[in-house]
Amino acid sequence: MTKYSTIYGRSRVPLYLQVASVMRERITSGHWAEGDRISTLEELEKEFGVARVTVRQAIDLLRAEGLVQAQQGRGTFVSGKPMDHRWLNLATDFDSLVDSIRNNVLKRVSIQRDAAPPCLAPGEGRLAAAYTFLKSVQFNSGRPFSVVHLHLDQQLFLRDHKRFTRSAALPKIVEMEDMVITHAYQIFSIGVADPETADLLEIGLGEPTADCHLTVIDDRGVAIYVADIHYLKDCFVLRNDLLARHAARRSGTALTRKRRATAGDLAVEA
Amino acid sequence: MTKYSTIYGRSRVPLYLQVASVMRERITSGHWAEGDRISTLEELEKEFGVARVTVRQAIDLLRAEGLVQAQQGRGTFVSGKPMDHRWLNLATDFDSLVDSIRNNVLKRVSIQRDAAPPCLAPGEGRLAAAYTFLKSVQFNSGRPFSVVHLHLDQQLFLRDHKRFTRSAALPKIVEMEDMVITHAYQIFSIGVADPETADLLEIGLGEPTADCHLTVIDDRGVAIYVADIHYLKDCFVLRNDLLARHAARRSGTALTRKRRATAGDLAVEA
DNA sequence: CTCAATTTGTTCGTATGTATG
DNA sequence: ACATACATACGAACAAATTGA
Repeated sequence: MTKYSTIYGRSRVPLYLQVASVMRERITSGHWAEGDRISTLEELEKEFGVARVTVRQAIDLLRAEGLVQAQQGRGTFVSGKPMDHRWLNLATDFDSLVDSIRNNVLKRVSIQRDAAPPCLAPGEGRLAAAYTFLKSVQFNSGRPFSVVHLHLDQQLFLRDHKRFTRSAALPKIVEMEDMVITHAYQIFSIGVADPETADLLEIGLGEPTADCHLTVIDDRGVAIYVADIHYLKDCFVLRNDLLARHAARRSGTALTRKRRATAGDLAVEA
Repeated sequence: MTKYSTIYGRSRVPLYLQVASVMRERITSGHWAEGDRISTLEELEKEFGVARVTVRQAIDLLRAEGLVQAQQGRGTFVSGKPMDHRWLNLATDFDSLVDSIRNNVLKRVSIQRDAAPPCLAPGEGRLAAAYTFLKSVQFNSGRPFSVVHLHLDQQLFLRDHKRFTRSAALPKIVEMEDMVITHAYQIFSIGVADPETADLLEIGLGEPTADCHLTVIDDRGVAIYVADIHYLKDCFVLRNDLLARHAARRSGTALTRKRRATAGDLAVEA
């Protein structure tokens, strides 16, 4: 009897890819350090419960990626870490969010006025009269790392459509003297790339992405900015100071806070 | 010429699985609502650039999952959403974190005293004299959803090893009258399941997981609790109020705050 | 009721990829 | 490296059910 049934039960992804993923992770995480000799083929066969050739296929992949080098008679050695792509520190407060995207390099993919309204979760304010839908790709050192689907209050968009067409929307909104932002929420989850997103991010269809649903609400309770952002799965980390409120009390770091409302009076609880 | 070269460039995952992923997402997200007739085979072939049989394989998968029903001559219809597994609201502050795991159902997998110390990122305090390493699986309605690798200050562990063996550690720590927690950090990223984690979570090798690195530091600056948690990729969301500091100022929701330090004086900046 | 159009279901042949021993 | 078995993917043709004219 073959081992198909026992192994293919959970994931239909080719075995040698699964094995390669795990080995790659071990190198990335430092479990196998650079210069180390990794387990022998025999050990790996046993650990993963696969045939020798399958392990070799996995190793061939890693070799092509420059992560390991195999030498006949000696063993297989780690020849380099994959460079850590997690350069992006996802923001967890409004100020650093605006700051981080201020100088983003982006390419507008499409702009559509009078678009279908965005989906709002309960407690995310009410819809504006009309929305402009902007789609863009963000780049870092020439590589795409996120796709943004943005529903922008059309009234806002029309006030400076050139600027909104050219660069990131949020900093521009903050700059507007008369804008008062009362709430800003972020919902984070793991999703999969649809054909267009996969194409823009240059990844495979259905590969996981980090999806961020971002809503900004003004003093009328209107969702003026609703963005769905798809990040490459390994370009970021999200840091969270679980005692931030205490820290805030301590330091009170002022940034771009001047023009934002101090009021939270319109708060609505679900 | 076949389309192998053009399509297999980016992801070596079988095509029909990629297609199925995207279609599943469209149903989950409501892009295709329950009862709707989805695109015809012909349309799907064109959109994805694959052969008819490949689309059919994807549809067969979704049919086995109960998401669609196909009728000869009529079309293929959405017969149900996959129930939303995202029941878990990952905490972004200490109080709700402790609260959320207080009644966790867990199974200890292994406990090891005098274990190798954990890896600390800079700014995460200094190491304790010794650590106990606890491995556990968390369950929700009979299904595993996360694996926890916990390094616990051994001094702490020995004060009530039975309790720490039996249930979640963090609530117990908070309950200790003399413990003073000055910092708690969370670092969030997307990783892949190693063989053991895959086995415990009942997923495929190398499938993506949401990885959370959690560090709790006491008033001596010692990292007394260092956990690496692997969550199923689709069991959670992470909500973030980007203007939380304002909100905190407004409402000042007190919870289990009494016993924690008000001091943040030992703060170290990177 | 029949006809044609639409749409899913089935089959064949061929080529390549995956996995075992 | 080889022989074997099974999985994936293509293209194309044909069968069967549904719908509406």
